[in-house]
Amino acid sequence: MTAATPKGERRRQALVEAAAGLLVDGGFDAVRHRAVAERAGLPLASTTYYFDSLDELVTAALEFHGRAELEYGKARLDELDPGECGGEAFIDLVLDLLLGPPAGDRDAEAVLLRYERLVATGRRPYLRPLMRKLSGELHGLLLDIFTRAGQPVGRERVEELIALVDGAVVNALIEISPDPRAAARRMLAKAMQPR
Amino acid sequence: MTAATPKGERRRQALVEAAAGLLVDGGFDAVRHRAVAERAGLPLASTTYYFDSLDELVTAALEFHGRAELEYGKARLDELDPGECGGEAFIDLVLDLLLGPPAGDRDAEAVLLRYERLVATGRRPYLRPLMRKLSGELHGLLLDIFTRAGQPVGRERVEELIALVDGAVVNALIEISPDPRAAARRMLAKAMQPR
DNA sequence: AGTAATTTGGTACGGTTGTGCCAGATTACT
DNA sequence: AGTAATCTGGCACAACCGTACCAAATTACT
Repeated sequence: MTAATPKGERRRQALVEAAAGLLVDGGFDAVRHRAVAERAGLPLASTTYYFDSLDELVTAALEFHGRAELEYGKARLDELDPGECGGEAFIDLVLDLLLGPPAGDRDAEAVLLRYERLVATGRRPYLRPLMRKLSGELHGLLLDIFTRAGQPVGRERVEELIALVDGAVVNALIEISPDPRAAARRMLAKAMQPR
Repeated sequence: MTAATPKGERRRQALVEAAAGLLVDGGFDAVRHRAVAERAGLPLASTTYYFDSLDELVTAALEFHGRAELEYGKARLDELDPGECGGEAFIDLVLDLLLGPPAGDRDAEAVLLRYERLVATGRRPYLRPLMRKLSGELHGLLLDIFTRAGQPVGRERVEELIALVDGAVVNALIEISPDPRAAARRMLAKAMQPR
């Protein structure tokens, strides 16, 4: 259901943000009615009042988070130095867009979460339209970045690089001390060096 | 706990196989005490008698399934025609090893499961040693296959191709009608064609 | 044959889950 | 001001879950 009063709208938004936070911290399984309510400082019933089902709440949370990430990506794009084209910094930028900003010693978990979301989409068909939309915008962003870096590439090449990064990440997850970002960086650097 | 009597050993094995079946059909979340017991035609308590915890049962199921898959891979390797080296059939073979044998109209779900397993390992550190072992054997198998096909490659190249396939799969999962195997085949064919 | 170890299976407990219910408080509208 | 719509929040329910318990049955061993 959608809120009809200003205060109601604020409450609804608080729930969405709380749900998004839980999504980032603990994955889809962490987004529960009670957990969301507690995190937002609201009663349990408010979650079922503003959202007809848990799926609806999860969708709203994913959209909120996805939008925020795209905003971050666009900001990074705007401050891109056109001189930079193939150096370490450029690779790190692409990684930031695909894996999110580095999260220090929690980085492996943060990256893991992104791929849990991706894979979980397979079991939650209702998320696919949203995921496709977000993913499409991300692809476009990457195209822009390569172009602005004076290294224009085609759509196919972008998809190939994304696949390389994603594959490197999921394969790194089974290491004893996983460092998916480092694994992805190695792959990406190797694929982008001129031959 | 480990069984000490022949009949007990048979029962324990039945539980493992039931759990593996559930794992394949519905992912980790489907492996529950009650579901396993019902599928094996055994009482609930038998699951807690032979396995100290659910994690132990999941581990046994994963190992059982992983071994079966490696057996399948080795069999495919043995019947490989040394003449075949870069054709469609060869690509399909590599895909079969990485994604399992094609499962018809249930293929997308079967493939999805493989990646749920991979990602779920991130949240279940106790599975990492086993996953590493299975993954290592699979890498070795692929090395053998490329060698036998008269197209020897290095370990790094194998890792790159695997990453490409894995990345193509996870990105295909968000399509409206996902066909991850086809997406992976496209990527693989492009990467393996001589330049 | 008889004792000990193992296995069986029904049952119960405490916890968490999504969701429905509803009397009362708050807000919007005429 | 007064009626209607909206919102609030405490509570309960039924369905799961992992796991513990334990008397009875079965099997292994001397």
